[in-house]
Amino acid sequence: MDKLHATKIFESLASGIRLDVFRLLVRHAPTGLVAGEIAAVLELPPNNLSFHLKAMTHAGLINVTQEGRYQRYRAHLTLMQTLIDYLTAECCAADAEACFDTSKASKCCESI
Amino acid sequence: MDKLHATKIFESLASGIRLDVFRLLVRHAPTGLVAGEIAAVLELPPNNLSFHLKAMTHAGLINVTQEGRYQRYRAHLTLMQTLIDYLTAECCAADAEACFDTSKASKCCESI
DNA sequence: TCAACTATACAACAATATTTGAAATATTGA
DNA sequence: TCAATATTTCAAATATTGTTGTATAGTTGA
Repeated sequence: MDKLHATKIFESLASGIRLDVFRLLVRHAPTGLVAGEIAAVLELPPNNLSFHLKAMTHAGLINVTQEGRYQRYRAHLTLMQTLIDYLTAECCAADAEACFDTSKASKCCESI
Repeated sequence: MDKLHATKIFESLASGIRLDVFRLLVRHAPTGLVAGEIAAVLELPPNNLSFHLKAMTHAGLINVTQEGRYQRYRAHLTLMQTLIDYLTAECCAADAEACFDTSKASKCCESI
């Protein structure tokens, strides 16, 4: 995970439509849905959906496999944890003393 | 966490600059940094940084407190897990059978 | 009060993203 | 092969976002 990939993923999720698509595909994991089913559920014009699916696929957020005349999309479920790890890397590293609260015997960043 | 808030957070992280700011503040949790320190580390013009800090604050990704003439910014560390939970809500709910892989005795979405 | 410093607000321009409609490609089944 | 279906591609119009410069507001210390 590098900065460019991370921003691409976040950009993918920064649109209400793409967020809806991703969450729909999460609910339908691991089988996924074909493009037409997604368009029907979210009530989107097929060409607009195609635009967003392409962006999400390019970001690696979803996978696509050909299935006859259909395109089946699946959520890439493990990418999220990788992203979180990237975001919270070296958490509190520059200020470990303040992070370690002796009265609680816990680190402030452990909840992530 | 609702859709609007989630997209706002993702939008906040969809810029390389804001991603840098957030990760910098994560490293400097829980004390945080004042705006001038952030600008110095990331080598940004103060007015541009202010623009991005405002967006991040509005999204709830960071907090700000007045400190004399300085503004101290801190990363909102727990927001991430809330966001993940929102993203992965009802994971596999629509296809639980396929998700439960009997040969592995595990659910496909447990890695999140 | 004054000057220096920190930070934000606003306006204008450039760059980018999104939506829409029309057309193209590819697959299926009769 | 032909018609129907599924999906993508392209170009144009629209909307949004990012950057920069300038101006403004508040704080500090002499």
